[in-house]
Amino acid sequence: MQIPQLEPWPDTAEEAEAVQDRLRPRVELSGPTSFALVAGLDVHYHGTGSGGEELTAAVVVLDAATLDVVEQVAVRGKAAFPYVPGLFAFRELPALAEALGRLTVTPDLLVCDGYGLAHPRGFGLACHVGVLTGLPALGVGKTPFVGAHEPPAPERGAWTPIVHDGAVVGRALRTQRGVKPVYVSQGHRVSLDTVTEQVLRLSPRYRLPEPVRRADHLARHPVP
DNA sequence: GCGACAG
DNA sequence: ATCTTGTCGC
Repeated sequence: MQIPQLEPWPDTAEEAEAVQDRLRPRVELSGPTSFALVAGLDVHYHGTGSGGEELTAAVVVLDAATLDVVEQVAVRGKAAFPYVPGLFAFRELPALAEALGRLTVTPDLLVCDGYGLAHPRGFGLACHVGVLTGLPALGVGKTPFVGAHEPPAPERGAWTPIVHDGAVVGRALRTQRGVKPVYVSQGHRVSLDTVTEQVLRLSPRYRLPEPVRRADHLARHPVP
């Protein structure tokens, strides 16, 4: 698929935050409610410990109806920014963009490993990827980040709102009975209800949605 | 002011 | 994210 040119990459936290603030108004909070092709995005780090620079970015496209793999791409690269909570996207975006660019099909929804609107400046990785590609995107986090929430009921499908600065920015969603919830939020061109519905539908068996699990596996075990 | 802080 | 064994459960 075709992806827009990445702008000059920020060198400092101040520049990165300015980019987020400038792109933030481009986020759209409504859009399609069904999707034929769904892509999972993930990055695996390998190299120098906590200062690890080497990474592998993976994108796996699934048929949303059957959850069969349609196409997968893995690319090696380097982290493009130091790890700073809230500026996470600047680490992996270049590598993810290159992987997306090598796809021969265009996904209808991007499922990102991280947050979207539930972010200190309301512009997490899922928003950033969505705005850059113009595609609907959502974020799935494994641990709480910003905001407050109550634990959802133990049954699959139960959820509670995540409230930050007086606004609902996401949901803690139970994808499997008795298993820790995941934290979902809008990225781009999707409603929060659609985000919830899609993540639940894409997680028939495990805690994390199938596209993200597939991408995680590919990033860890690329086929040379 | 201090601590906490997606991956 | 990663460093790491065994253990419990399906």
